[in-house]
Amino acid sequence: MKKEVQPREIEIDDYIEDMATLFKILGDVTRTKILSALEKGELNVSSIAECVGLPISAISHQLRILRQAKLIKPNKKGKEVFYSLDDEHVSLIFNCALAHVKE
Amino acid sequence: MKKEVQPREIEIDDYIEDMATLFKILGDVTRTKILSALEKGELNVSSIAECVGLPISAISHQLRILRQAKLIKPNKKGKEVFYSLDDEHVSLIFNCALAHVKE
DNA sequence: AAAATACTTGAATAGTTGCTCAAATGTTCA
DNA sequence: TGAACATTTGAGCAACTATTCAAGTATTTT
Repeated sequence: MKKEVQPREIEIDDYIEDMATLFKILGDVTRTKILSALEKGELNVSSIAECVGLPISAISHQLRILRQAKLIKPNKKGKEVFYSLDDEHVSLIFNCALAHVKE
Repeated sequence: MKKEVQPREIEIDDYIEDMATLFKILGDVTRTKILSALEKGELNVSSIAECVGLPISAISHQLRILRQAKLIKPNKKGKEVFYSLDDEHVSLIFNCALAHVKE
């Protein structure tokens, strides 16, 4: 059924589910706001909450999802936890998406 | 509050909501399968349904969402409706995402 | 050790979403 | 015109998700 010559197409088919999972994680305004804030550098949880405009609890829940997806990484300094982007692809994907929505 | 020097960051902030909406649309296995199938060329609804493995009705519902998001465009030929990708950015975004999930 | 601070976690809830089934629309062909 | 085919649409339902609130853990400060 799949008789593609180009190898890239076959690769995509193999990773469709994982890609959808990644997009699902990016497909939430709170999470995209968090990632966008972290593009400017690492931030602690309270600062992120302030940036996004939601209670710390709500942010913490979303940080867990982003952490599990390996999109951000925590860095504990005393009482505070600083988060930063864990994947350079996030910026790339953001810019591709930006090119689409700006049209 | 926003005193960034780099212009790209500001742009992202302005389009965060639209980007999240785009990612939300891509964040569904059925829809990513449809887009992946269409990367190989235009297909009618029945063929897409066969590719994806879901009833025509379910596919048609998802095609409407992709159509409204300007990600695919219909081309009516007699009784059949052939769909094709409406945006070259889809392939770009897919490849960015692929690079991430392959790690 | 107790209080204060920073964050995480769990349960509950309200809202959303994708699929199914049935009916409707549009197009071709006898 | 009527039957057959291709697709769309609407209602209903089950499953999922983001937020809130309250309670819990961990670290620092007094």
